[in-house]
Amino acid sequence: MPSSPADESTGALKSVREEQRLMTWRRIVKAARRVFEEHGYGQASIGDITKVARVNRATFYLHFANKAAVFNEVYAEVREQQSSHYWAMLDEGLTAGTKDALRSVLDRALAWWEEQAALLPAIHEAMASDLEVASRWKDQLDQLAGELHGYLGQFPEEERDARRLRVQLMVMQLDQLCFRAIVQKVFVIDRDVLLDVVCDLWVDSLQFSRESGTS
Amino acid sequence: MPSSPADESTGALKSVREEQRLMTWRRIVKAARRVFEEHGYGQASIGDITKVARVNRATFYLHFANKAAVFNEVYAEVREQQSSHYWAMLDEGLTAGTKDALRSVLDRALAWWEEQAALLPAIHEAMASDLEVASRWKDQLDQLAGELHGYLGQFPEEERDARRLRVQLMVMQLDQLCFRAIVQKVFVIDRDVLLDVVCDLWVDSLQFSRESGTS
Amino acid sequence: MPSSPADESTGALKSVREEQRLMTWRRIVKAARRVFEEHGYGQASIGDITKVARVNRATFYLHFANKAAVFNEVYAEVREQQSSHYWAMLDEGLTAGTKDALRSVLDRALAWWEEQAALLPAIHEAMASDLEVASRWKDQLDQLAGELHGYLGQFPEEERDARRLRVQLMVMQLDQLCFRAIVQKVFVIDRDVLLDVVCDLWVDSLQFSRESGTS
Amino acid sequence: MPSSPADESTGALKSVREEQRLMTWRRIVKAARRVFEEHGYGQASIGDITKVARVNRATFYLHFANKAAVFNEVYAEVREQQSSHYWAMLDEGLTAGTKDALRSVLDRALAWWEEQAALLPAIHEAMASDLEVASRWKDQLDQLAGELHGYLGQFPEEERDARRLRVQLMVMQLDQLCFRAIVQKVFVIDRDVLLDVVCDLWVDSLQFSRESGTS
DNA sequence: GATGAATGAGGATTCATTCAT
DNA sequence: TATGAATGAATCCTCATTCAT
Repeated sequence: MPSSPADESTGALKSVREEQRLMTWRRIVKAARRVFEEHGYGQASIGDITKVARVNRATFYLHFANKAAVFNEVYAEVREQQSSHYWAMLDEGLTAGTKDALRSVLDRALAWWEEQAALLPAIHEAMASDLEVASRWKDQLDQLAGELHGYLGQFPEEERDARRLRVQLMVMQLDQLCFRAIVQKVFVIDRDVLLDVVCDLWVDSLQFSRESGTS
Repeated sequence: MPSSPADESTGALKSVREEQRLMTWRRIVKAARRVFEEHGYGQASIGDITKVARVNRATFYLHFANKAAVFNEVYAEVREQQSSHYWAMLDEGLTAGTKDALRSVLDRALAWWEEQAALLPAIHEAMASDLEVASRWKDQLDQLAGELHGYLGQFPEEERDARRLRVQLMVMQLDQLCFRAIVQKVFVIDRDVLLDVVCDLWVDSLQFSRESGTS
Repeated sequence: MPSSPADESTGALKSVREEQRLMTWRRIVKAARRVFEEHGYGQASIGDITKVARVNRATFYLHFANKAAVFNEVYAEVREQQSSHYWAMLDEGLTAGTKDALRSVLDRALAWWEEQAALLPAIHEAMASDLEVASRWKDQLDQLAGELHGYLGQFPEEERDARRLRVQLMVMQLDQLCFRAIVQKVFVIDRDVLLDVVCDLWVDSLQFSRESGTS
Repeated sequence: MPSSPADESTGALKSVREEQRLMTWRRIVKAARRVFEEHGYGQASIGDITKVARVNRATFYLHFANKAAVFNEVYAEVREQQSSHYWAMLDEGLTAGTKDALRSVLDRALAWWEEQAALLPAIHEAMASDLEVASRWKDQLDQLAGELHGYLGQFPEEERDARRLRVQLMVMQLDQLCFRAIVQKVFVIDRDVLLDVVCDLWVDSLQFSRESGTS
């Protein structure tokens, strides 16, 4: 039965066996990522993955139940990284209330899309066809919103829910824009222009630092 | 070679032949739609489509080159309908400048997502994995923006590009929100609340009827 | 029912209909030849032929029963031409009894393989897989042998059968050699060398002009 | 990737696995041979082969890339056998220089065509349509010629090339004759007559044991 | 006589998955 | 634990052939 390697359980070192297991597990996940980047989600086959991982087909099933399972792992790593590296300072940026602070946060965020460009088609594809994946994406959005203590604190209790929702909507919008503009390039727009426009829009939409505003 | 049935050619009546052809063509497109609704894009097979259409597999290839080709047709119909039925009054709504007018337009728009709910996963899936489809989606967004004469006329020449872009971004955002909330239901939110929030957000973002502003 | 256009029957002119029929018949045969040249025999499809002939698929069946039937027509034309243009002087050449005369006949024969190179793979393929075609090839060989009056007359009655057979074997050999050397080019040999070797071999094998011999 | 089972590798006994693999490999080749015998090359389908081999269709692809690949194997076995069993004594026969010796060699050769009759149409078909196969046939012809040390040694250095070529031409001729006469039977001729005629022809053509000659 | 449309049958591949080893 | 071998089920696509027009 496939099991995530996160059964550190006792803490002691089961050493050899356990370690070997973890190694092949990682090989597979790493290979899977490469395959998803190259073929997207639907077109990626388990055969592709095991071929890249230089692992036997049957070995795959020892670690994962199916394609969706590996994808979860790959996607989890991406989300983890996105949260910790790129959105970490969102609250600060929003709280600061200056356009510059915001722009710097958004600039950082853009970098993420640029880096992950290769994998994003697979993610969006999976998010469209697999509710499980879409759910997990929503979870991340909720988690993100849950960390906006500084920003939300500025607003009266009763407004906070709406504010939180707005931020989520803006992030969602940014995600789409980046996907179409940076990854797929069907939305043709210069990076700086994109940043400007989005920045201005966030300022108007989130009305942060009410007094300073846009004007 | 598969050809769209729009070869009215002479205008006269090749009647019988032409009509029969058109009939099976429609059967296939209709069946394809049902299959895409049920299985999504990637999981839909041509066999499924011909089975539902009660047509021979080879007949399919007489009318369409492949799955992508039928999907284009299905998607074209959807866009056509979306443009003409739902977004037709967007310019008026934005130009009117009142929150009520906007809300009524958005309400109408929401109806579209509700009606097309079944097909949307397939569309989003295709949009994620097929650049061709993504391009056509962008075209529609451009066309939409190209009809905002009333609204854009309110702004000085030099601001219009940015304004147009903003509208597009808001539509894109709405599209995502509806997909996650209405279609996939991973974004749990009451229809009225959704409408309220989006409406307010558009008011702030599009700053229409500059004097009335946010109130 | 498909019928060869050779029903000249009454001799009078059935004019229009008959002529149209002949025209499409020729279109098809011509197209078929091109297709056989390009794809060989087995890989050629009726669809290919009608596409090249710019004729409807069903029309094909009005003229020919199947692929084999058109091929026969094409092959018949080729044999006709081969007999009349290239082997016509074989008897003279053999009768003359000089190496030069022989060489000139063989040189002419070689030209045939060079000209028909494109079609030959299809012919050899058909000859290997279709007994009917192989039979017709043998018929031609017999006809060829049947015209060697001058050459065979040199030999006493009782030797003639064996002599005739020998000529057929040498022609068969030449056919193979040319196919492998000129058409397929797997038998690498210079044209002149080929001619020399074959010529010498015929001289020894056919022992023509018994007195002059090999020298 | 399909690989010939000739990976003896370590030499030790991977026994079980290796043996099983070899077994199914043989089943397939054997079945393929039967199918090629029955349907020829072009008409043989992989489905036919796997049905006869009582093996899953996918299993076939585990061992061979496509129809051409199995055919190569079948053909290789045939050539192997032809070389070792039937042509092995050609040099001796030619060197001996007596008609009897030659006849005995040719008699043996004939046996090969008689035994392989069933498979030969497929081989000739493949040789006509597949340059790869034709090449391999030529290789065999070259190998054959390369072993005529005794016979060629009789001739002065400068004549040897031409002599070698002559032998190849005669073998080629024999191959054709046997195919048409023994396999296809479109060339109707009694076995003994055939042998006599060919034998005499070889004597004249190869002029072995120069002094004794034909007379 | 010629055609457009439709069909049934079959062929090549590929995949996810499961054993015995 | 990892693997080689095998499988059943699909999928796409093409072809020869036949009608109604």
